[in-house]
Amino acid sequence: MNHWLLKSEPDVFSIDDLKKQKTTLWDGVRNYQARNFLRAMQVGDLAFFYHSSTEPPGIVGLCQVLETHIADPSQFDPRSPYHDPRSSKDNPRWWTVRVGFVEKFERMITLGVLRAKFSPDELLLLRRGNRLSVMPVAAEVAERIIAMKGCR
DNA sequence: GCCAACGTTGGC
DNA sequence: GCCAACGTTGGC
Repeated sequence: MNHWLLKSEPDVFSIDDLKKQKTTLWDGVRNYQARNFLRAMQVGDLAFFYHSSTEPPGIVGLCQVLETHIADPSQFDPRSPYHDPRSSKDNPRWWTVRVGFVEKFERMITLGVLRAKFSPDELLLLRRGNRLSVMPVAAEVAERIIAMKGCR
């Protein structure tokens, strides 16, 4: 099983929204590196849910990959902000997954705490200038993060 | 709101 | 294929 980290602005879609909806299609990713990670996901993989552009930002919970290799429907929708005229149904450019809610952590693990506990080499999120919205998390690092939930 | 860092676009 | 210009992300 692989571990991942998914960024979302809570104003747009939050862990509470996912909890309410139970599952969601992780659509709208329009970055090739992020797309490649989405394509590498397997059913059962766990993903940390990260709130970005908040004060503070941080990991707020866990979700799980339920379904993989879904052609992102928003690329075909001319009214969607994610519409991509270069995509066709025969030859989709953007792929995604469906994720399900697993848990919301009692306390957010803030970016500051993550910086204190991990090095940028261990955790891609901490790399300078990192803007990826989908990224892998090494198994050992993921275990340590999970062990931190609920800790002060 | 600012701005550094990065990705993408498009002219050449 | 290069690279300047532009748009976006996201922490602060």
